[in-house]
Amino acid sequence: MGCTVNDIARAAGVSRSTVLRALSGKPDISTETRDRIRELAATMKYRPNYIARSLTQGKTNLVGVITKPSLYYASHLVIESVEQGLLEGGYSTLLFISGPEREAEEQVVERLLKNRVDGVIAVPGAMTAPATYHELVETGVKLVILDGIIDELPAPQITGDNYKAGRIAAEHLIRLGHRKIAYLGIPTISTVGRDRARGVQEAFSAAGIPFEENFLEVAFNESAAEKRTAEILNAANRPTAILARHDIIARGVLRAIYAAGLKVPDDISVVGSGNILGSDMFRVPLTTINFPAKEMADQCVAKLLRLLAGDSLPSDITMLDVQLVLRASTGPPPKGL
Amino acid sequence: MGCTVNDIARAAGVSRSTVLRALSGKPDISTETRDRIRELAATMKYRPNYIARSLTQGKTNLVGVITKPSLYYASHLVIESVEQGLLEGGYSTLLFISGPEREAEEQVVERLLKNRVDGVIAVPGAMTAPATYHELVETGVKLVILDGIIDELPAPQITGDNYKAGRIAAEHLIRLGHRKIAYLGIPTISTVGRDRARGVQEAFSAAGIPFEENFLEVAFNESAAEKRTAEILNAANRPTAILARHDIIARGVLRAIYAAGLKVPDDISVVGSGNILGSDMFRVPLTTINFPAKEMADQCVAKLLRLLAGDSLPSDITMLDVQLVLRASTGPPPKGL
DNA sequence: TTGAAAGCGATACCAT
DNA sequence: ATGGTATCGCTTTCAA
Repeated sequence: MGCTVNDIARAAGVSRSTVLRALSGKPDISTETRDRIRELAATMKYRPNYIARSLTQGKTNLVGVITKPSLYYASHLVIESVEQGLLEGGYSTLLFISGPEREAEEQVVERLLKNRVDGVIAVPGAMTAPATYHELVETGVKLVILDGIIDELPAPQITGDNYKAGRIAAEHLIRLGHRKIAYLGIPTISTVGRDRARGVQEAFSAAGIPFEENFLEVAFNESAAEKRTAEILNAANRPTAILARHDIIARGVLRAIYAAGLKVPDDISVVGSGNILGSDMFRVPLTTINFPAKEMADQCVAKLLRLLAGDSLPSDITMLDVQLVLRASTGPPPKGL
Repeated sequence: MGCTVNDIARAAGVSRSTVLRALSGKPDISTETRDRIRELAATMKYRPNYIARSLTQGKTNLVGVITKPSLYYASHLVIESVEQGLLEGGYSTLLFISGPEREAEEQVVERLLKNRVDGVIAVPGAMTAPATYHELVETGVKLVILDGIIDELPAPQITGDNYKAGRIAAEHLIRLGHRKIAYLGIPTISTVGRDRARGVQEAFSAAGIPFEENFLEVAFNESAAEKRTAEILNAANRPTAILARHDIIARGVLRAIYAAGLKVPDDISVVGSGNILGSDMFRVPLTTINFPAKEMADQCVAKLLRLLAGDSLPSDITMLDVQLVLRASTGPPPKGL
């Protein structure tokens, strides 16, 4: 298998130490022996064993990345940006996907700890006990939270402005004249859900629209959204607009609307969230909220690399701006409503 | 930081060996000391150092996964399936994304080797020297190739049937009556490109349609496809159908067609490939070719796990079936053409 | 300029 | 049933 420093030392007839000096480019070695050893190492295809190195240096140059399945989240954007940034910073990515039907985050964190990762970037799930992340920090692992907020966590956190996302989506519909708006929303047990709901609620109450009765929770998948929407459409006094927690939900909403023979936005308006790939090419291009996923990921990596370099950073929350992406799925409510 | 076996031994007043026996659940230890040590380990939050363990066992339980940016490929599906499968098999995923504007695969492989991964799953890029993968195998790393073919590589390979993909897409258009079809295709230097082109070519020649003059290469991005399509539409004797190498390319094609004020499929038909998320919700739902990404990934993991378990597998090519997904973007050519 | 030795944390094997 | 010791491959420190 891979040859070791000892093999080279033996082959060169020198000691381990000399080989190390030659390969690491340190002084205190004659140019000739250095070149000779380097050449030998190359022909013998010597590759330093990072595992062994990690052991002596107490540093693995590994960063754990925990994220969710892309069904629920634009993970691919995050994963790609993060992996690239970490690699450029000299770290390799140990990836874990955690989600409802996947290994729980607690388990994943335990694994990362055993693998002695130097740092972790985590996109927290809605259900994760904050203690999990506190554990990481206490163990001395550098941590940055991406796209979520863990209360009182002594670590930098980066998130999109969920409050604003809810507010501007709702305000957009209100400005168009809608008064009866259904919000297919996120459970408010998560910070994301709370902030989003608060944004919607404040926009509603500013316009005198009741919130509670218009807030409906749906499971996070397209077909659940489709079924729920069908019910909504059948109900008396149906809404003139639907505000979906995510573009994936909006897909289900649109399906149900088309199936009912209604037109978007003439009969009913739809707003999504996330600006997923393809949302601009929908049969009716979707009005949605854009989250700067790549920028969030980049800032996250930048912070982690600074922490890993030994800098100390404030454990603050960085909230990045979101924008309304105005497309064709929203318009004024139908006349007479 | 993390406490070690030695710390526990000292705290318990026993030797390292005894601690190990207690924790590993081996025999030759009294129940009382075992329980006492286990309890102690729990309160001291002992976590075995996998790095150190790897060193003694010559096995890291790490698998390197090399894939491409999702812009070019449905990487997220692959990544998720693979990560899950590996985790269930007891391995963690060391992820690397390699692509045109990313670190080259040669570099990535070198890194994986230094990290002493036990196995590798690689989605090969079009430009990678086969030697890179041979190196892996020679070094004793278990390897399975996913969604690509490296000639003469002594490792199992899994791919979609690219020949069939090209053939059935072309045949579908021919059956509808098209005779002038532009193929916005893949460079034929890759095996994928060769197979795909061969499929299209055979369908064409069976129908007496010339291939060379209808084969156009485009850079793999939406706007390049849009520009190229605009040129195609402006040319004299424009095609009645466009066969795109990928749904992403098809997006650009559709944009250009809409911009030219033409209708799909009335004026021109479009076939994509890949069945990406959202292609079913396009303004005109896209007829495309479905590749069983998840199944490919699953089979890939299954094979790698067997290799890692010590089984020897034939170095064959597993080709999974692809299907035409018939949607609304294809129809008969306009009358008189 | 070069070599020797200790140690990182866990493990396997031999000795008691 | 328990303890001691060598080893994995590399790094660091001290000695020659």
